[in-house]
Amino acid sequence: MMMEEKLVISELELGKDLANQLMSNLKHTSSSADSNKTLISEILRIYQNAIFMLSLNEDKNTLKRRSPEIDDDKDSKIMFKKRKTSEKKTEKVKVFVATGQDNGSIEDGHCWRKYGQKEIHGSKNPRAYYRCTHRFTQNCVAVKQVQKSDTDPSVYEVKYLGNHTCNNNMASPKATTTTMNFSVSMFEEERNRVNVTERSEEIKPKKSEEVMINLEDLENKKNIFRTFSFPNHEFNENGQWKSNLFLGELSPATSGSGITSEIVTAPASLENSETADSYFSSLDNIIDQDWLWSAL
DNA sequence: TCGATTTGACCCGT
DNA sequence: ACGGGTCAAATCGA
Repeated sequence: MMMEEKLVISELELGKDLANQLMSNLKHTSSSADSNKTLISEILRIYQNAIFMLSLNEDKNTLKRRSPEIDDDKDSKIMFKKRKTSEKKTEKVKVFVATGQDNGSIEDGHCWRKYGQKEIHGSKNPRAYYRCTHRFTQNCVAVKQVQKSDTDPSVYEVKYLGNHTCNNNMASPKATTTTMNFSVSMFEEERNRVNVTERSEEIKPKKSEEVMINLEDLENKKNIFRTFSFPNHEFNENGQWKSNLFLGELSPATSGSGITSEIVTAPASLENSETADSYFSSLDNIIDQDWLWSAL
């Protein structure tokens, strides 16, 4: 294992410990909000570091692109047109898992159009390929891949590649509910599958909702993002949440550039999201600190 | 009728 | 040669 990978694992382990500590705090309502915010900030910093290390590592392995289209018709069959090889900017892959619908069309606030499906060697279930509906109208390069988990049919693994550059996000749901379900996964898909399975037993899928806080530095091409998971918690009037669970999963967000805060529903119906929104905008304030970006 | 999905072939990296 | 990603004609369905 490379040194960088060890460092990243070390950072992530630390983040996990802090998340557990935060969960413990949340179980005891006596702990102060400031203490919780400090923990959140620390967790963010740790993940920031880990992602930064990985992005450095990624830069070493520059992605190879497909070569530009060449017009040679020498051996192409007449019945098929030449394949267009568009330049694609594929950024770091984001992976998260979702539960619920059988068709795998996980609602994430964007319009997707399926353009392919493939049987994957070694997998029982095929992988479906989706691109943003606004790919041609707005040159949006966002792409996602959805594959049903082999181990748990109720779990879908979703990979996001590229970022949405379109302006056609579906309207944020009217929220009100307080049940939130959020997952993060960057490098531990297997573990996440387990976590989601466990969570799906504890939380009614119909009420699940994903809240994503996403930070990305596109200019630096680091595609850095932050996400949090606050499953099964409730927000009170002060914008603090009352939580009984914190599963400590990660889930990459689906879109956006720069700093974004986004609510995406998996099968959910919400009313009254103001408290949640205000909470997360306060989180943005925490996140949007100079120290956070100083490492970049 | 037209947009979305399906599906087999093509392209490319390993 | 093989596997994964994408294309695009055919098909579906609202």
